[in-house]
Amino acid sequence: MAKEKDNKTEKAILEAALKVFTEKGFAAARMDDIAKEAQINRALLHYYFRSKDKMFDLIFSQRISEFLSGIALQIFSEKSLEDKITGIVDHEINTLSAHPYLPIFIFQELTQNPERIVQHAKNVGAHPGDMLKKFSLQVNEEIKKGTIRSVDPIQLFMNIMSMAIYPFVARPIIKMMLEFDDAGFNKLMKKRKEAVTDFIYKSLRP
Amino acid sequence: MAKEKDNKTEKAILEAALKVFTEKGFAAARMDDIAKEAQINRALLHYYFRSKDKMFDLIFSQRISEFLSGIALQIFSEKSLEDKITGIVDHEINTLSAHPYLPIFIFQELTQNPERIVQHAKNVGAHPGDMLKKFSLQVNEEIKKGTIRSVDPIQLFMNIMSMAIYPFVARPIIKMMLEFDDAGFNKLMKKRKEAVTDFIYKSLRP
DNA sequence: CCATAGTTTAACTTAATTGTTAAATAATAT
DNA sequence: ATATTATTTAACAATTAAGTTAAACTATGG
Repeated sequence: MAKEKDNKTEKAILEAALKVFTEKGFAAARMDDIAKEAQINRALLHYYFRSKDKMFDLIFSQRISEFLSGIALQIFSEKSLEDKITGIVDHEINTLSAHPYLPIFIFQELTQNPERIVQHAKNVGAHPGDMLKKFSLQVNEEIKKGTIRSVDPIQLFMNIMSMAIYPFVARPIIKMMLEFDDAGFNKLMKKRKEAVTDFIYKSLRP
Repeated sequence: MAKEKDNKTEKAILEAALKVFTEKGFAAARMDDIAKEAQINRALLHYYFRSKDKMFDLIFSQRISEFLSGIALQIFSEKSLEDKITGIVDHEINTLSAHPYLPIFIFQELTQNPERIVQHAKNVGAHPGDMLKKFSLQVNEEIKKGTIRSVDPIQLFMNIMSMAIYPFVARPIIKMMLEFDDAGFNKLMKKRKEAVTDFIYKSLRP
């Protein structure tokens, strides 16, 4: 089993690390958990990645970059404002339905280490502040054209991200309130895509 | 300094525990941190509260109960739908402006221990599921009356909570994107109270 | 003033976890 | 076939944190 050109063990470890880190957070994650999840032993973990910190940095920078670039991709596309909003909502709900633990993981670790984002933000190419500027510009154009009512673009942007992402943060409470299992929750989120975009467009009517 | 009728040390410890637990989460919180924050030593911590787990349970159940009962208070009030929505948004943003780490703390710990909520939910009196039913009833009444357009009450409820709470979850990213410090962020949240209620009412126009 | 509850200090135990290492074994590329 | 890489095993060192304990000290209510 030597010299695998397809490095499947490395992949298995990274997958396992992603799962354990996102589900438990850095502090509560155990190297043993990751090893078990990857179906190998702790020694091999250190054979591939030297330390817990190194593994975490790798996983975290991947996730934060993907999170930011996913939004950037929509914002800097050539779509109409309406299509962009739909694009953002659909993209977030689709992504998080597959990885519901991601937002809490990202925000929990970011809260404890806010400097981290500054470094990783650069990987995305554009400065994250530019996304908001670009978005604001397009919103103000539509207001001037009269296609939407007057609205603060920054508050609008927060509204869009909030409604798309928050339910995954509050997932345990929502599941309890509605007595839903995972399947029920995912169905609700699928319906939610249209509910959210509709709610936004309706609000933006002049 | 014996036989203090005002148990100021106990209060100092609980305040410190709240701060450290909410900022770092259970796993990363250190008893030493709490002791230092309360300006006492670790021995005295165990003199008052036997273990880290006991302290955490106390803090956590306080917070989750307050979170749920804060919402319940609004939902079961005698206000009009519009005033309730304003009440919820104002209450959440006011509370979280003073305790911005609360939501991530609650959801992070709840995600890792979803059974917890079932027990604490009972402390609130009403079953949390009843809140949604009560809210849905009132929304459907307004729809029938024609004062608001047709809308799924559950999605509406998620929208309200999302827009009020999510910015505090995403606080580090928002602060970075806008290059805001704490004061700037709080001003933004103050403005946001009206922005959110306005956004909702505008969307609900028939 | 003195018994009592509060508090500190410091040393200690215990347990958990990360990280290391050496030696043995398995698989495979050349 | 053999050199090389991958993997396991198992024991160990180092570190960190929680929790305990005893002794001494402090403040104060009665």
